[in-house]
Amino acid sequence: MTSPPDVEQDLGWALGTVLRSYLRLANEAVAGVPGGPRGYQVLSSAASGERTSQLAMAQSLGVDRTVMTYLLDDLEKAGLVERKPDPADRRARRVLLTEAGTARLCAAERGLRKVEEHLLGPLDPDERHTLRTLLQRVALASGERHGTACDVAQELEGC
Amino acid sequence: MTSPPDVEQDLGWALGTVLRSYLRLANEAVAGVPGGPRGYQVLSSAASGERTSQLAMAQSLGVDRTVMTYLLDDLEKAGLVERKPDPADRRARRVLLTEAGTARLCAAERGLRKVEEHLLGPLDPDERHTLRTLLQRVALASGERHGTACDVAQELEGC
DNA sequence: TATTGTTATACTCTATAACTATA
DNA sequence: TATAGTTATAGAGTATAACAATA
Repeated sequence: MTSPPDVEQDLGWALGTVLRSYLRLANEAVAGVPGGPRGYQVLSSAASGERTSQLAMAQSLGVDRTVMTYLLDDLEKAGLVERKPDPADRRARRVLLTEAGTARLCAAERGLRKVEEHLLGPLDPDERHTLRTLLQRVALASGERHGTACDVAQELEGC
Repeated sequence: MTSPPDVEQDLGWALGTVLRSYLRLANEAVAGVPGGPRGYQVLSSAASGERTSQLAMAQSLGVDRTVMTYLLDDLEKAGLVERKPDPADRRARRVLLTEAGTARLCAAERGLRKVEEHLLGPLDPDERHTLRTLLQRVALASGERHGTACDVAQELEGC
């Protein structure tokens, strides 16, 4: 006799539940960063110094390019980022962190580290590291396979 | 020299990225279930036969009780669920799956299993099981700590 | 008085399309 | 012709409040 497939066995349920809890805490932790957790991600992405065009950042963060405009408007108004023309392509703009932006990013990172550790509280240190690593691997791989959804759709038609 | 804290090191980024990929595929896999992946979760939750009041289901699924009304309206219109008065508490309603609802749930589950395996493709079988288990443990624990957000907020003020 | 469920309203978030300036 | 970015509009999704029925 097989146990009834509970919702809690569902990967989508687990992902959604954990992300909801994370966002509830993260919103407090990054208070002061316009755009909340996503504004933080923009800062973090810009801090790398590579792929800092608005479009590249939008794609890596999974948001529409129009949303990126709004996010950057607010971050720029708050003095956390600057938009400078790219000398190599004058259509594009390079997003640079200001000094205040760097400081705010560091503060947000400290807060988020605590949130993450609190969220992963039920796991021991080894398990936390394992979860982080596995999740990151899946995330990185799924980002590289944006175009293969059709293949899966075909595969699914047989269900 | 420490490596710059990339966005991809962020747990929130990984969770969001994986969930986005999951939803993109899951929407196709559960086509035909009103409400998409969340309609499926309602069916799955109702199938357990326990905690099938609308409020209890809404809470376990992390949606507002008003949203549950809309979801059930559509599922009932499609003939997948029935709302029966709870004899023990005539304010509440028990959500029951119809025969068609059970069949649709099974079909959706088969599709979602394939989606999950495709998503976890970059991991070997042991790692897939580990990720599922760890994520589920975190999800179950975070659901039990809904009330402790304030404690964390206080803890975070020192950041 | 508190709780379950419904409805109506408003708000936020996101997606679409049209526009500019460059390439 | 195609691309980066902006703007305006509309749409989906969500939250808020008020209500009826019951505890």
